[in-house]
Amino acid sequence: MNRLIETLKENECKVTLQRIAIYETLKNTKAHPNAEAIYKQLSPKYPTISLATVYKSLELFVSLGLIQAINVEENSFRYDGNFKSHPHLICSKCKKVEDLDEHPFANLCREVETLSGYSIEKQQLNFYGLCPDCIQKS
Amino acid sequence: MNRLIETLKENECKVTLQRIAIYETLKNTKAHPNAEAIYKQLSPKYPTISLATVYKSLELFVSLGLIQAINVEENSFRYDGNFKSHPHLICSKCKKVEDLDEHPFANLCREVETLSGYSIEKQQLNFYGLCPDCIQKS
DNA sequence: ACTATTCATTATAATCAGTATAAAATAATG
DNA sequence: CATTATTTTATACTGATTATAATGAATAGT
Repeated sequence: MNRLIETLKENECKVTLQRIAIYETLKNTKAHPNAEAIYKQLSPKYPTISLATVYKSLELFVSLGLIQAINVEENSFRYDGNFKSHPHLICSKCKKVEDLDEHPFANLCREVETLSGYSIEKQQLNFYGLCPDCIQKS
Repeated sequence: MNRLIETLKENECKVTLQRIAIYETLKNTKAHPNAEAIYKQLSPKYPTISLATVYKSLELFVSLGLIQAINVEENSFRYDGNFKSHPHLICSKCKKVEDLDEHPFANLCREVETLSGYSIEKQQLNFYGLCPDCIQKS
């Protein structure tokens, strides 16, 4: 939360209750919610918060590098409170999205630069399949 | 195109002019167009074709494994006439999407299975950065 | 602390991608 | 060639996201 406040001030953005609440909500979950889900989670506690504010705040946080937007094969964007690049696991049955924290793919970028001539800024690794829970059940 | 016709017949789907045209359009480009772009490209030659047909045909082709849908950080899906999994390079300046054909990442899936306990069916590797052309220009 | 200014929030309307529906057209089959 | 089932078309609709304009709140300067 300090990180949020510092970053907002550094960039001359106002520190508002809504921004803090949205940031906190995202930091306190591993569920990779979309804007709608964050809005619904906040609604009981902040009944007047607007969905547009959620969208705008998330967009701002992404542009400031505080969080990341992730797009799995869905029609809405999800958000990840962890700004560090890491692979995501998507269960095609229960649709949950998990992080793969310990992995040896931290720096494929350099290799891709050599192969392609691109200068790579970001890598996005998504793996689709069945999670252990769903394997068990089937 | 033979592949399309065979696959359609095997699956008891009708072979229509529209489906052939859409498939051909996608096979003959490396630009990874979205449905709208395919529709616009076909419109002059097939003025009565409907956007809905484009969407439905693409969906069908994906389900038959003839093409693949790819999602980079955009609000629409793009399509790739190559059904084999391969990494994509996205230029953050000119927004083009290219294939990385020769690469050593063909089978990260097995490794991810061991690390995660998931059973992985598909991997999606996207690399974002500047393409050689845009590096030159800047 | 008080006030002015600026930025953020809210509510709502608008947009855009994609999907559903129902009537008309076409492909496959005998 | 006629029948039948599927596909296409045009249009309406949905759901996610963005734009707009008015209100409200955070900050800077007193």
